[in-house]
Amino acid sequence: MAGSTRATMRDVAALAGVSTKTVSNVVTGTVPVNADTRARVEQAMRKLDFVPNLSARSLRNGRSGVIAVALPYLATSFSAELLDHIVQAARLKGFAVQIEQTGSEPRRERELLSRARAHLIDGLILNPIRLEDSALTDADRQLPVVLIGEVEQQVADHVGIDSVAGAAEMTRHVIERGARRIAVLGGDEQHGIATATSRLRLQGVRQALAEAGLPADPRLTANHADWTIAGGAEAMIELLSRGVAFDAVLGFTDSLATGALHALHGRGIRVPEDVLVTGFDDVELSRFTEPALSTVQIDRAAFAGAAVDLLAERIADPSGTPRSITVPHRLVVRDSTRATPGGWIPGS
Amino acid sequence: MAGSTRATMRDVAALAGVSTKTVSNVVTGTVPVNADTRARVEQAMRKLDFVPNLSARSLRNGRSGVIAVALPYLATSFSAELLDHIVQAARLKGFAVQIEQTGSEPRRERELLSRARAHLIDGLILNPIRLEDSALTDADRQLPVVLIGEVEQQVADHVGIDSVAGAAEMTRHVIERGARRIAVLGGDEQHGIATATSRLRLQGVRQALAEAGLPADPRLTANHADWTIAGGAEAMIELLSRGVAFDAVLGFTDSLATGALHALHGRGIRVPEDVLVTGFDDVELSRFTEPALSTVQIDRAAFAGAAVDLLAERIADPSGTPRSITVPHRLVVRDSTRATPGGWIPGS
DNA sequence: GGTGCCGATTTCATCGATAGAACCACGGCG
DNA sequence: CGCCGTGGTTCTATCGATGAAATCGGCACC
Repeated sequence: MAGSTRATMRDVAALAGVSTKTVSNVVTGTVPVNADTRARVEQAMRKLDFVPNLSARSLRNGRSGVIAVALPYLATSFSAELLDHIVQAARLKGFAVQIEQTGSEPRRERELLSRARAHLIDGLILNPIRLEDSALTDADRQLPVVLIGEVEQQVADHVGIDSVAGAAEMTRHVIERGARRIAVLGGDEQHGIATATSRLRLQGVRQALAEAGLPADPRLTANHADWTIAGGAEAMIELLSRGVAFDAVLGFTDSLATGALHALHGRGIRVPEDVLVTGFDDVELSRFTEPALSTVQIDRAAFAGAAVDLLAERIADPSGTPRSITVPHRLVVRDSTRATPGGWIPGS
Repeated sequence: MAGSTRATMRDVAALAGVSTKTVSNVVTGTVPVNADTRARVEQAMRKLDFVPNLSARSLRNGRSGVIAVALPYLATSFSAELLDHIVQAARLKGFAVQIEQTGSEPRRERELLSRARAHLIDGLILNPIRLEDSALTDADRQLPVVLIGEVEQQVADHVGIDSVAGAAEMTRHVIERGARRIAVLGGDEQHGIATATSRLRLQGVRQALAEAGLPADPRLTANHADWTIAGGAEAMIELLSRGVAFDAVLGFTDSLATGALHALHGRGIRVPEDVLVTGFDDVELSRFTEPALSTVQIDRAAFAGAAVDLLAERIADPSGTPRSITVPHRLVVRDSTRATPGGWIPGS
């Protein structure tokens, strides 16, 4: 029975024969309201199909109840699964979620930080890829921000994992399996353009190689700007074209590793008999690739929950020093590393 | 040099020595403003780092510039890739995107339709899974809505593909390849609980089977509530456990098909030599599975663009009769159907 | 010189909800 | 007999931006 225009609190108040403040009290529940007054008001609300106007509310009390999540790419499995958990965690805290795609352009990342506060947003969960930390230090900090992923400085609240340790563990694992010439997909030798994720995971690999007394051959590191499956396949093909022998491939994400599996399979290189392959993230797919991927599992629910919690707290109290939460990770061994690799030799 | 609280139009006006309305005029650009007045105002805005408060604006003129997208699952590749395109299309039109996850619960779908208008939202793109069309007919239509995916009635703007035709084409394709006993993953015999997508694609399959004079064996139809990779694997295993011979498996999404590939591989059943496998959607992954999946490609950019365009138009003009856009699809043949299948026989 | 007009700018009310203070009826207590 | 706290309610100002209508300072024309 809703009219053409939606009902306002004034209408409800008129119908129930009370003031708008009383209606407000019923709605917000912050102040006790006489039982039958409340009943009258509630009945009126129902009858008019009243829904409070959140624009007005948010104007009045400066909160919109919406947080934004900005990720470099929305289309990857990792993003999608993370988003899923963030939305669920946010819902529990009463937040709606707005999404932004940065395409890992620093300009866009910075823009979000400064402009976003206009966008009816209470806070931002940002996965910075190429944003220099400096951009976060000063004025822009008006908007509550939680950074997720790899961040090298401690300038804002942060949730991440120990990428160095994760990559090192995985490297040790393949070394234990007998790998000696270990290739890396997603690592970037040119430090200038490398993302923090890339740098840290590469650092972990190097560390484990050093421990084992193995050399780090820069010719065994390949990357592709897009950390997608296609990007992984291309990087793998490039690596193969270099004609340098290897017996394991560490993908810095499961998507990269999946692409690598495809490229290797296309060349008739067997996994894990010839070459071991590993991923990072443990997305749903990695249990179902051929062979299933060994990977570094991140508890995404915990990760997302921590990010949302931190942000909610920061919104409630914008002051205070930045905190950092490191979510535990776990090595998951599957078929892609269940062998001692014979190794791939150029020309074979 | 921004203060602790963000600057308002009043502050800018004071600094520039004009009225707030003039600042507003400069910001919106709807009314001509004297060149040097404008310059003064712009300088003041820059100095104060002024950003208009969208809550206030949206209260005033009833538009928030935000649209919502509600999908059953956010974590599937299809959702993620679609979301990616929707966000991009929305950005071109100046809209931000809020996401909601319905978990395909009708309650939640309906709730979004009625409550969403409170949520600072100008319109909604909804992928209804179990919502009876009736829920859309009346009062709730106050919120501009575009339905995407399969909808059986024509009660709101709609963007979809011809699922019946797509499924029929795919079925004909495997029949041409020599398949005779064709299994279906995602089809549901119990009509009551089937989703529209399931019903329509099944209908397409049946139609093509009938054309070819092949029987439709209900024992060759399996489903799992989650149309995920894991769901596909489980459904495939159930199908195998029934002990009914088949020589092709039509997955109603690429995720289901990917799960099926995994399960088949686990049993040592070869694709496509023993059994053909096909998907639907053409997500990025399907080019990289082992073997690569034949599938029904949907132009997701066009799909998303059409949905956003339709919604933008509906927001601009809420009256008018519902329109429906059918995005073309295309059969993509890859290795998973590049053979004449020998067939799987129980016990082998 | 007065009138009319024009474009630029200001004044004022308003969008809908909410916090704070004022207010009211009532019974208890000094 | 009057003051006071109590629980509930109403009154009023306010959040920040914007459209409508009023205002103002020229400028042109008769």
